[in-house]
Amino acid sequence: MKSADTYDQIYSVVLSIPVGSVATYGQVAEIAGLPGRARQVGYAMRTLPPDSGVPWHRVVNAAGRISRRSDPDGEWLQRALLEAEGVVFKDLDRLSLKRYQWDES
DNA sequence: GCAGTGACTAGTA
DNA sequence: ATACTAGCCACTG
Repeated sequence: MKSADTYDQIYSVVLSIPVGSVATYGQVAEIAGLPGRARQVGYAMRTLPPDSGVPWHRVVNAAGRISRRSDPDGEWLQRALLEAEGVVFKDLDRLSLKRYQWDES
């Protein structure tokens, strides 16, 4: 295994999130083999090109909210994409849907 | 190589 | 409920 696959691992995990479900940065990091490195997951999303095909909008913070980014427009964009996937929001920010359980069985 | 920065999280006040 | 702090570690200058 090459260490350079770290980002690919993160992308792979995000790609495995089913439609209508969301996961937290910490959860994605843990599954990707990077426990405690939630920040790196966020950084990987940031460096992610728009045409990568990775559903980055399905990744939210531990509070179930959309994290602030350098570009404030990204917040509404993520919410719009999630709503397009069928995810419902409660108070303009809070996710009404439960996080994906990631049950491997 | 060091210092600053950050799409995070958990704890404390 | 919000605000601040500390820990975490990769990327940039």
